[in-house]
Amino acid sequence: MVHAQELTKNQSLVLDVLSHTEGPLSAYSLLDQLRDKGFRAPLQVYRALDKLMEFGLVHRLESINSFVACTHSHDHKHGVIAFGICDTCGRVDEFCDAVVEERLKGWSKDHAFRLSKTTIEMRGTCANCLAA
Amino acid sequence: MVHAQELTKNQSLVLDVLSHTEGPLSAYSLLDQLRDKGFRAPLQVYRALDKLMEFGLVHRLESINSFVACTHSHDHKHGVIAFGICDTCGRVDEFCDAVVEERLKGWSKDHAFRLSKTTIEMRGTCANCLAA
DNA sequence: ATCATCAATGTAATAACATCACATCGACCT
DNA sequence: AGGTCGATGTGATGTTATTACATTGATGAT
Ligand SMILES: [Zn+2]
Ligand SMILES: [Zn+2]
Ligand SMILES: [Zn+2]
Ligand SMILES: [Zn+2]
Repeated sequence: MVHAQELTKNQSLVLDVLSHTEGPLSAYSLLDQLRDKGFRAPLQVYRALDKLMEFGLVHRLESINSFVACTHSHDHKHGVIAFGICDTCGRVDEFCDAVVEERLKGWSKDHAFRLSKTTIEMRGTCANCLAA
Repeated sequence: MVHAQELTKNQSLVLDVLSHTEGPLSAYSLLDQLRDKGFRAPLQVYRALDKLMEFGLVHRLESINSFVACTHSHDHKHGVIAFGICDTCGRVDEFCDAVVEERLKGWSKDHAFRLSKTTIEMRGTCANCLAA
């Protein structure tokens, strides 16, 4: 497993902003928030994000072109992850479902499809926003 | 249900290109292919795509910013759709899985999350490309 | 017939997201 | 010292999507 000490300066800075933010951020939002730390170009953010995703510390939300810090403890490896994304407040809930994973892997097996990455994103309105 | 006759000129042109193409196309690829039909601007493509998606005739693949014609017969309404996308040849397989749908709806119910749209995309390598 | 309305369209400009190309730096090893 | 490799800095460029505003054409009401 990867520990915080092994992260480079830029990776730490990006993860720090993501971890202290409620909800997802775009790469350019991250860039803006890191300008006073010396960030000048999008590539600095994208490179850090690539590594953080490789380490499993950050996830990309494909349907909103944004990134979130992983909310799982990292003592274990990620399986297939699903996200519930509130379109009103931006809240993101991350969860795993073994049955879903099994069904999708089953389809892959049946179709001789070598699966490399699975994206599951549910857009909608969270309980808090519904109550308000 | 929507029939072909109800589509406008631009919608028909976009759907026609998508239907006669193996695999997904980006909005700008569509634009390029439709320039000789009078298309000049991205918005013409995006507007047509929005309507076609509303009608359920076209799907957006979030993880590759592209669009495919629906491969289902349209006598029935779409449930949750999953896609298998080959990163080598671009082939896209569309399918529904009632168990997956039930699990994701179950999570939504448990968390009082009002679900509006679900994205499931599996990236990998298809059987043909594995054989080659 | 004339006018209001509304969906679809045309067009230019701009915003938002992502990558390429190339130079530099620093740690590590020989 | 010299070589290698991963990380970084920087500018330019490429790709995807939306905003703003003008125009057209069909429909229905006055
Ligand atoms: Zn996670
Ligand atoms: Zn919310
Ligand atoms: Zn479909
Ligand atoms: Zn393939």
